[in-house]
Amino acid sequence: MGEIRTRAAVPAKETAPRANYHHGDLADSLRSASLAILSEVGVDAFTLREAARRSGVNHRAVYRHFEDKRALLADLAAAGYRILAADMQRAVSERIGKPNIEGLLLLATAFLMFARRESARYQLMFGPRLNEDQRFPELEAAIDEAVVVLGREITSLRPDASPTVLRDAGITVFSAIHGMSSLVLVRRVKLRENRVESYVRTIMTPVFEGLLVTLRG
Amino acid sequence: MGEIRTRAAVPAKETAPRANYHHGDLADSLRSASLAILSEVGVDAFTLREAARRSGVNHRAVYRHFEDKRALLADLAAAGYRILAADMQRAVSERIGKPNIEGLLLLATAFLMFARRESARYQLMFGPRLNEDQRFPELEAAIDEAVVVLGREITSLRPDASPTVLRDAGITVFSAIHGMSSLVLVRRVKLRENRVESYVRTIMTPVFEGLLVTLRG
DNA sequence: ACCTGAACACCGTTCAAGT
DNA sequence: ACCTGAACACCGTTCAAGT
Repeated sequence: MGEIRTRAAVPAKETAPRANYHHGDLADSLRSASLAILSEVGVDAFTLREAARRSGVNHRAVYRHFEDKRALLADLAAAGYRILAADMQRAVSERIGKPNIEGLLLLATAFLMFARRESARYQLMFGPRLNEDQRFPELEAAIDEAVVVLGREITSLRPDASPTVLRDAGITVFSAIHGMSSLVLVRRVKLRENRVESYVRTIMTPVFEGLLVTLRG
Repeated sequence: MGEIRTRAAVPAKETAPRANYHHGDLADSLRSASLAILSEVGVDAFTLREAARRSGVNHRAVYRHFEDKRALLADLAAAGYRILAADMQRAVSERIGKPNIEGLLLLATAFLMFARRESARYQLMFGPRLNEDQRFPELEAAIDEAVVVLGREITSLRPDASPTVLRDAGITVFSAIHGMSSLVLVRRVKLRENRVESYVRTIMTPVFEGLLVTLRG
């Protein structure tokens, strides 16, 4: 795969059986190639043609699996939200029996760790408005998965609060966590791997404490 | 300006004096054309050539004023930070004599209003890492202008707090405000113009109250 | 000093095949 | 069904002029 074929005159038939077909899951190969490209050069410099090249197929083959470039990116973003939701879910399930701020801190830590680990995807998920024209319902659904995990955690703090209050609290938390992660990604804040947990605690505790007062006050 | 010139054979000389030069400030014309394009089609679809076209010059003329495409975008982003700093400064100066949460609420409101009004620029400012490789010190300086305004407001809440504590508080506030604005821009939260102020109050009050406790506790 | 023209090496996407 | 080839209308950027 990925051989460079010269333009020089070449017999019409090759001796070895040609591997024209990408035997295997081309869609998935394109996905992982795309993620690699994204983390190497960023969203702006990402190209469909390079993803195809790395998967060893003609660039037109991409269109057999994805409607267009945005569809491919939306697919990656949607998968990202699903991973994020799972990460957050796993994190909060470690605090069973302590329905307090610790759950939100675990969730926020999982969020920031995801943003760092999958920074290429994160850029996609929270950057350009991929779904502006409401294509990609699958993306919308994946976002909701993540929002639900957050919502449950907040509800656990004050199960009898009104939907409006809980919704606003969700926005407060989501804003703070996403903002924090975003600043780290843009490198306005430098942060070593082993300091993530204490960083999240320092930055987010005031937010969560304040929220608790608002919710219970 | 902006005439379409056909490729048809044409006398070497035209009768009217040719307006080859963009008499006026081409750099500035490019800036405003670029902003218009950005708000029409977004960062991803922005092209230098279109900016040149709208300014009535050959696309090569751009390079006389900006080193390359990123330099033009960085210039717009830097100007954005300066406007943002001024907006926030104007907002907080309205609360003279009340060194409390109200100042931060005014600042946050100014921030969100800027994000809505200058959404094209905002995307640039907080989106792709224009300054990753530390080109554009001018951009860095403009960012600092904005950060300083925020820092002063936080310091006023607790002037004798340690630099570390104040810095962390700054990150908390910046995270929350930027996250909130970002969610509104991506339209995860719909918000009517006349509801901005009360929205900011609802979403940010828990954060600022919590911070006050942390700072003063 | 300021701008143009032609050229290069790319893009995403469409149309019309090939196996 | 799945992939290729050639073509189209674009890009950003470079080089070498033009006035």
